[in-house]
Parts: sequence; C-alpha cells; structure tokens
Amino acid sequence: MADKRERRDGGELRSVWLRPRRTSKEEPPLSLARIVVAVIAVLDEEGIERLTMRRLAERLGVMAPSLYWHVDTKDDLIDLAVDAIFGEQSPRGQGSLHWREDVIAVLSAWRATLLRHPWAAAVPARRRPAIGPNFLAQMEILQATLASAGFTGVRLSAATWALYNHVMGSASTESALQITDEERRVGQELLRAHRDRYPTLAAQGYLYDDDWDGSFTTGLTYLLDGLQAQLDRTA
Amino acid sequence: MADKRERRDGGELRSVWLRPRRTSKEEPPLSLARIVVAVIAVLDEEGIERLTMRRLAERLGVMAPSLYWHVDTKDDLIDLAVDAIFGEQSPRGQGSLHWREDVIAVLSAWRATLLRHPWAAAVPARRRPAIGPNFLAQMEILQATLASAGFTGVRLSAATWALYNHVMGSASTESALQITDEERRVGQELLRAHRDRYPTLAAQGYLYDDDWDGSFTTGLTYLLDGLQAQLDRTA
DNA sequence: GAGACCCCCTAACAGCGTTAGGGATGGCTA
DNA sequence: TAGCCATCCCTAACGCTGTTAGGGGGTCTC
Repeated sequence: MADKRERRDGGELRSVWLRPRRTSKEEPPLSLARIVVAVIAVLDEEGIERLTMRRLAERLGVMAPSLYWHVDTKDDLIDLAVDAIFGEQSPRGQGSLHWREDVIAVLSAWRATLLRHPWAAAVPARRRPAIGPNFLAQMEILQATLASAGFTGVRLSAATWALYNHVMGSASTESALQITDEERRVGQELLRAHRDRYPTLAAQGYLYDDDWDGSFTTGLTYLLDGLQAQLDRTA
Repeated sequence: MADKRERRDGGELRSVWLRPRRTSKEEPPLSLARIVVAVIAVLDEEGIERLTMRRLAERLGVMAPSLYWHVDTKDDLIDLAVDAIFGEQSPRGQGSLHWREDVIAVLSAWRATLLRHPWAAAVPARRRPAIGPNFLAQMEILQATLASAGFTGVRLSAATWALYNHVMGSASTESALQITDEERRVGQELLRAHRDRYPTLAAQGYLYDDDWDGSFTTGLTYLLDGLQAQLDRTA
C-alpha cells in the first residue's frame, strides 16, 4: 500500500499491483505477422489517417514503443500491409486460351483486392517503389502474360505501365470519390449553375460516376483494343 | 528597460521593444493569393510532407495561427494549391483538325504541369472530389474534345476517366518512382537474385523505367487506338 | 550461477494541426 | 470628434503524433 505513486496522467492513483500485466491477459506475444494483420484491420475499419502507432498498439494489447522492436518506422507498416493484401489473391498465371482474357482475369482480381482495401490503391503513388514479394509477383504475372502475347522491350514496358495505371488509377479514383447522394446532388447543381463555363460536364449531368465497374471494364476494353492493334501492326 | 520579461521559449530575454513588428518589415499583409503562392513554393521546394502550417507561416512572415483567418484547415491549402497549378496551363480548347491531336495536346500540357509540381499528381487520389474551377475547366476541355469526337453517355464517361487515370497515374508513378542509379542497380540485382520467381521481370532487366515520357506516349497511343476503334465500331 | 539476448515497458522529446482569446488598426456612423 | 465594429494578426496552449532513451524481467546458453 505504501507503494502507491501518483502518475501524471489524469492524476489518478495507480499501484504496481493494479498495473495490467500482459502475461495475465493471455495475449500472445508480438510478431511481425500479427502486427501486419492488425495494421490491415485498422486500415480497413478506420482508414489510413486513423492509423497511429498507439491505436495499433492498443489493438495488440501492447504499448506503442514496443512496435519499434519489430519495425523501424510507421511507413514500413504501410508498406508491409500493401504487400500483404497483394498476397491475398492466388498468384495464378496464364490459364486461358487468349492473352486478353488472362489480362482481364489478372486485373479483375487485382481490382477486387484494391476495392476490398480502399486505402491501398493510393499508397504506391505516394512512396518509393513497392518491391514487396507479393507485389512483384503480381507484376510478374501481368508482364509475363503480355510478354507471351508478343510484347517486348519498350512496348512491353509501356503496356505494363498503362495497365498498371488503369487498375490503380481507377481503384484509387473510385475510392477517393465515394460520395453520398447528397454530395452528388450538390455537385450537379454546381455544374448546372456554371453551365456556361462547363457546358459538356453539365450536359453529361455528372462528373463523378456511379458505375465505376462499367467505366473500368470499358476503359480496359479500349486499352486492350489498342494493345491488340499494336500486335496486329507488328505481326 | 524595466519591461523585459522572460519567455519560456529557450529562456532568452525578449522585450516588447525588440519584438519584431510586422509593419516595420515592409511585409505585405496576408491574402489568400499570397498564401497559395507560398504553399506551392513550399511544396515544390520541400515536398508535401514538409508542408507545415508553421513553416508556411514563417515564409510569409507571420505566425501559424494567423493562417486560420484565411483558411479553415490545412487540407484546404492543398486543395487550393492543386487547383492553382491546374490554372497554369492556358485553357485552350479544340484547335486542331483531329480530336486525337487535341487530346494529345491537352494531356501533354496537363502532364507537363504535373511533372513541374511532382507532389500534385498523388493528391486527388487521396481526397474527396476535386471541384476547383481550374480543375473542372481542364476536365471540361478534355470531355468536350471527346464529345466532339463522337463519344456520348457511358462511353464518354469511360473514355474520360481512362485518359484521366492515364495522365494522373503515369505522372504520379513517375514522381513516386524517381530513384537513383544506385537504387535501380540494387533493384535489378534483387530481381536477378530471384530470377526463378520473377523470370519475366528479370529478363526485362528493369521494373522501374527510365523512359517515362516514352511510356506515357506509347501508352496514350494504345488508349487512343482503342478509342478510335470504338468510334469506328459505332460509326 | 553468470551472462547474453530478446522483448516489452515507462518516460519523455520535438513537432504537428488547431482553438481560445486578446489587442491593435482603420473605416463608418452618430 | 467620439464611439463602435469589423478586420486581422498576435500569444498561449491543447491534445495528438512518430520516435528515442533507457530500464528490467524472462529465458536460453555456457
């Protein structure tokens, strides 16, 4: 009883005996794998700007600085999380008859993953190159499919990046532009109010789509048609 | 002289008379326009993660909270900056004979702007819809060009977003993946070391391009070919 | 039994965005 | 001319952030 000390946080009294002991809580110890799972959970449930070391630590039944034993920096956590979700889809390669269907299959799985974790699409655009093994594996599948279709050299590179930008871009655009019906209404009114300045946008009636899947698929068709044309040209 | 008071910052002595008077420094007063210029300067020179209210205020010869008289939040500053740079290019519309050249002209100017301000491309992917007047004006030009080419309805929408994602995506990819020769060398070694897992990437020799302009142009060609095919189909 | 290593802890730092509220200035009104 | 009100910048401080310093208990090795 004489051991009680005053702590500055809230001025409440806490004794050593009342301090929560981790061992008594049956929490398993930390590990990189457990941490990454928790990071993804926080990102999925609360969004990227709510991911903090302390919140993450709390979810793991641990104090924030403990995380730094397993990880150098918070950015590492996000890199790990991004790579982890790219590992969710099974890395199957070319199975179909035509390269076109293979590309569609690969990118659709890719897109589904990105929409399942809406925070993910915007990350690679902001950071140094993603070189996690799962991400590289996906790139390998995509590029291998294109290579087997006949692309080589700079044309292979351009085709890869064009498709990459299409999936990542459309997913991040879609995630960022999730707006309520009310916001959409306000936006349309804004456009109509300035219909002299934005006649086409106002006539189209909306700028922010509501059929993102359709836009993705149609856009992908354009891209694939263009790629096919390239193949026909060189063949 | 008796007026000297001790301040807590550094414990140094500062008197009212020595306090810097803004009027004596000939600094013009704040204005939204001056602030936005300063924001862009900080972003260009120091990058987005170095943009802080205090640093920005210092550049303006002002204390940080003063900014909140002109602006509600830091995000507003970034929104304003993004829209401002989209106003740099003159909003000229269709001038050429063929829609294809018009699209190329619009997107090239767009791309040049984004590369001049490498922080900008990644921003719209992260936030709520950009509805600044300059941004909308660019979208209007792009969509009007496509509409005049014959696109309507969902196909117009898909075409717009596909081109949008291509410019934004390639610019942000390029900006994020600016790596040194050393890093590129390390990356290539990493790929070669795991060439069993990534045979195509390893054979290609590099994942992160060094000819971004070429990739952009070639990718755009693919897209435009696909769009042309769509027009031919419906015509 | 000693020592080394692993792994989590407490405490604290500097920096962040933002708010509360004070006070000087300048133009408008009585 | 006196008072008032809006404008616009200031000081002070809040709670939160990522991160570091350093302590100490547990376990495994010799």
